[in-house]
Amino acid sequence: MSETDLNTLLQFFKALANESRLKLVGALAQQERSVEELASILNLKEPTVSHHLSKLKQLQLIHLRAEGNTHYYRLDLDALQNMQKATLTAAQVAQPQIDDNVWETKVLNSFVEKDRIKEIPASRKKRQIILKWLVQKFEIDRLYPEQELNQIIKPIHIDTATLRRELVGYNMLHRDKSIYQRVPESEWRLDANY
Amino acid sequence: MSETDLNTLLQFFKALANESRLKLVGALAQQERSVEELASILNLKEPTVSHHLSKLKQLQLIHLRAEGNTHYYRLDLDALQNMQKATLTAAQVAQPQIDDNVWETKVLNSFVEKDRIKEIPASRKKRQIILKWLVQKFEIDRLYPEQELNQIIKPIHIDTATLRRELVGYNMLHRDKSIYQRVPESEWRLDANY
DNA sequence: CCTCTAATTAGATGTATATCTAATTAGATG
DNA sequence: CATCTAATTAGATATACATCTAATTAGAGG
Repeated sequence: MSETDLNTLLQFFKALANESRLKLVGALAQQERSVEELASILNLKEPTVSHHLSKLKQLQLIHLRAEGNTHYYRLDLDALQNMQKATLTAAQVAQPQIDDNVWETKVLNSFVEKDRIKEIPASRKKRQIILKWLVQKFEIDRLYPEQELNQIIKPIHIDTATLRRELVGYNMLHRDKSIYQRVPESEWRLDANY
Repeated sequence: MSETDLNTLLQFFKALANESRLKLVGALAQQERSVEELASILNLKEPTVSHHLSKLKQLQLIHLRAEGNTHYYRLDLDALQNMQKATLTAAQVAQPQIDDNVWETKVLNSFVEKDRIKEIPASRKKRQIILKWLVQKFEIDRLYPEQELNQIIKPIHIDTATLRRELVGYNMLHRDKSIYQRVPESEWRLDANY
């Protein structure tokens, strides 16, 4: 979801997130009406109605037809429906450009220092981030006997057994007998519950 | 649109009419996330995120899964889509129970006094309301020669010619030669531009 | 049972905005 | 052109609410 989309969407929701404006839309869905008429229907003063109408007009949800100095407003049903469709797809398909690195960096900074794991996080999500960092120490197309694996991990954290087990559990490392190999990220099983 | 519908709808729009909550929905559309994680993504403090999440949760747009004392939230996409569909039909089909009489009564009170028209309104909409009131003075299934018509109108307003012409113009009265007859409301042409 | 961590709740503060009255603009009419 | 009417704009006020810090709750682990 691009910045402008998010903003358009936000403006749309803000426009309708008000009881008076919602009622105005309802009233105008039936037929065009004058400001005076709307004011008496909603039991508001005309300047208040005018204020709300101008907000709806900015988003082109309603349109104005002047007859003398009477201003008749009408709903633009198409615009409303388009907005609603946009809403759906925007929330469903696209997302704000979330920088997952923000979070991952934060976690790494708090659990890793000078290439050493200070402590293995208790929470699964944080542990995965640490493991993801750790597995990068291995080359993809190479086979590692368990002893070599341990030698690489030990200077990073003392508990090689736990880290080894976790890496295999999430399928970040594949084990065949006592030989290990790094698995491409697309094949990891991050929801594993081993 | 019933009172409760309007309120549900209003709550829905209010829930999404906020930049932070809109971003939260976007972030949760991808995957479940913890409060801590969301706070770092949106660059907000955790209590703030918690506050927003609770609003979204009230409307069942998101759900909570606790794992230890970490709370993972996820989006309920179905609920979101249902809400959006509801939105559409509510605005399109139904309307707040608008009492058009509020407006008509107001107009009648200002232009009619003691069964007399004080002044013929300049605005088309108001004139129609007065004419609608006036035409009720005639019976539907009866024929009125022009002279009798004039006799009925004259005590109500001096300008019988204008009123007669307007009534015919909007097809509230039908004229055949000099004989007039009241037309049922369903056949009026209120948008006439004669 | 004490401590640590993640989350929530309470309370305070500042900003956004809904509404009103008063003043102004702009057609229409005599 | 003076006046009337409908609408808008300006300015004031009060309420709603987004966010923060501090305090509290609740689970996990030593």
